[in-house]
Amino acid sequence: MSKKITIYTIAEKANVSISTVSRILNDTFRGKKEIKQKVQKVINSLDYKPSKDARRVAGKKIGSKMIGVMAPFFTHPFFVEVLKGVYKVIHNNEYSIVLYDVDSRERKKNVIKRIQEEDYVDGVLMINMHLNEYEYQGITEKMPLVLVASNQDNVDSVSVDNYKGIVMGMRYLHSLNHRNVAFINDKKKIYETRIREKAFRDEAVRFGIRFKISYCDVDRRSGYIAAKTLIENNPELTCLYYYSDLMAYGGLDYIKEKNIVDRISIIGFDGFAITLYMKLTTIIQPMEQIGERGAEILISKIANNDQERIVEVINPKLNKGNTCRKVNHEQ
Amino acid sequence: MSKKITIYTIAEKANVSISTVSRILNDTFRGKKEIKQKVQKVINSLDYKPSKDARRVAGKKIGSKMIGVMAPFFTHPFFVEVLKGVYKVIHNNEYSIVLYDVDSRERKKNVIKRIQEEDYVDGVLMINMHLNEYEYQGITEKMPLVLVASNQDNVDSVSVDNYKGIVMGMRYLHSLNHRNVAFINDKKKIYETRIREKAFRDEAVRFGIRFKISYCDVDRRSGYIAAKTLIENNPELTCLYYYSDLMAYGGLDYIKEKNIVDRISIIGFDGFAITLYMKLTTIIQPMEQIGERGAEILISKIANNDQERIVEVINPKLNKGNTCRKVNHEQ
DNA sequence: CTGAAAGCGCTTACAG
DNA sequence: CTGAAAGCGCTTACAG
Repeated sequence: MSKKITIYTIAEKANVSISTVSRILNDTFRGKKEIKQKVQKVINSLDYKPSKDARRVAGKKIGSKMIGVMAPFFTHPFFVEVLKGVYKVIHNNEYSIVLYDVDSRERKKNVIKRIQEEDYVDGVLMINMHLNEYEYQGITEKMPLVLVASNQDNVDSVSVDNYKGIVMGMRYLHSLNHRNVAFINDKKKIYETRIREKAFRDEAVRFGIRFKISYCDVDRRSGYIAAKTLIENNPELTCLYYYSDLMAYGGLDYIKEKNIVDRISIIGFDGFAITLYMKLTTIIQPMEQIGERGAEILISKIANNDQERIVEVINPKLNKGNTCRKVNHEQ
Repeated sequence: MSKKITIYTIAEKANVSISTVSRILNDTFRGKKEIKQKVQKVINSLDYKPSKDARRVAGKKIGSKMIGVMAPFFTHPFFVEVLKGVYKVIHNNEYSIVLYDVDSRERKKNVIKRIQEEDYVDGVLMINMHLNEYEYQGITEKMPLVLVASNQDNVDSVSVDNYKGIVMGMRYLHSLNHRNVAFINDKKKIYETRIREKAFRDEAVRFGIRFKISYCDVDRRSGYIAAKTLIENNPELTCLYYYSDLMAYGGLDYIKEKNIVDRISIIGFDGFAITLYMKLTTIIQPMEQIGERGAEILISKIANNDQERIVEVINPKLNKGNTCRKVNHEQ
């Protein structure tokens, strides 16, 4: 109903020119305090908010105070944890999150294109994803980008040391005298899959541990089946090392069901809240923490875009839990 | 480096006026096909995208293709499930999601203010939240709004029939001869708390079931403690009915630990994937489905904003699982 | 059908 | 210090 209120409305009511109003809005006004106060009063009384669209058209760079977060399968608990950390810092900085679920290469392409073209976000956080040179260029020529839970040459990132995580677990298993260990890896061979498997192999060889490696999906049922298959076919095994806690839950189900909890140790990787509650031995990735750091770095890059590259690698931690037991090698 | 390409660039290269280019862009051009094609070619070859800001300033209503999703504690599994459903339909419609975590009244106020003022989203989905008349007005005068997992007079909504859910569980318990049941409710008394408790009381009275009601936080440990306290102090109990599966997990932990799974039945409410996997008896709320329907309704309202009010109530389902047993009332 | 022109709500270099 | 004016990149009523 009532007429739209613009900079002209304010100027008129305050008896100044729109230039003056604009300067006050942009904090570039150098005149008398009284004028400023008078204008401010009108602005406040009318609850006037300058149009962002018009400001942008006029050439002002103004951010949207939104950051884009890209992740594959955001419903995965890992992502939820990371997002929790992101939120903590985002909120305090008055940013909002635009979520992009990227569950296929095609979607990834679309999302990146969209981010570039629509230009709604001030920066991008990519969780557990990688990008090629072309994609990297496309985004970073418009806004800062930080990789979370992955890393890549010349890109800002904060990640967890996956290799070290597996090593910590292997050392622990070695200290418990395990000599026959299976590693159940993620079937889809992403970056983490390779790193963790390499660490596992390296340490197994180093300690003279005999090992099996198998692959399955990252869920409870698959973990159960993997346990069943491995244990039925390899009676010498004393421990199952899972790529993820999500699989390890299934392993626990199996050994409880078969009543072999004393014979088979289980160790996971991730450290979800529920994992710790269940006392599963596992390698804790500080998921919330990497989310926080990623968001902090991104926001500082947005504020101040001539920074040098930042690469942060965060150490995992061993959660001893109670699912790994000492092995007795009697004759 | 290269000069910014605008509608003038296109007009010049194609040898037409900017009016013509604009008409072609807006699909309101009525001239010869050849001209249109020629202009299109230039547009494509230069990969020209008209500035949304300028279009808006010029008075065009163009959406951002983003919807806002407000929820308290988005990391809660319930929300994650709902969001999964929202995503399914959002993606197909090329929308993105702006996530607003609303963990306090103050944040809620800020978020609503922000949504109104910044005007970045085309519509809002509020998950498991309520709003007052003032808040409702503030949002709906600018964009459509749909409530998910809650409902309220005169607001579009899609929700689950909480009352009926509890009733289904009580009928099942009655059919198993339970006569002493405790209801462990959510400590913070939100809308669902009241509805579910009322249903529980009504049915208990109707079936002549003696009952206890206690309150705790919605997490595993609290559920465990509640079970312990109730069972230690009320040896006549044969069943614990939990407000949420998240608490019920703790109840299961307790009865397994005490080896009383044959004596104590447990039933939950929610029906998360893991719950079904664990074979917990529970009331399934179709969370993904309400997310989907909410998003569908919102999108159709955005496309066509003169629709009448839509209120959808979705039926819960009983998942029998294996944690409720028949009670024998021998002398 | 199509172009010149006015207008959208701002910003800021340019004069005074 | 401050206002008139030009300009940002579009849209669209108005003439022709």
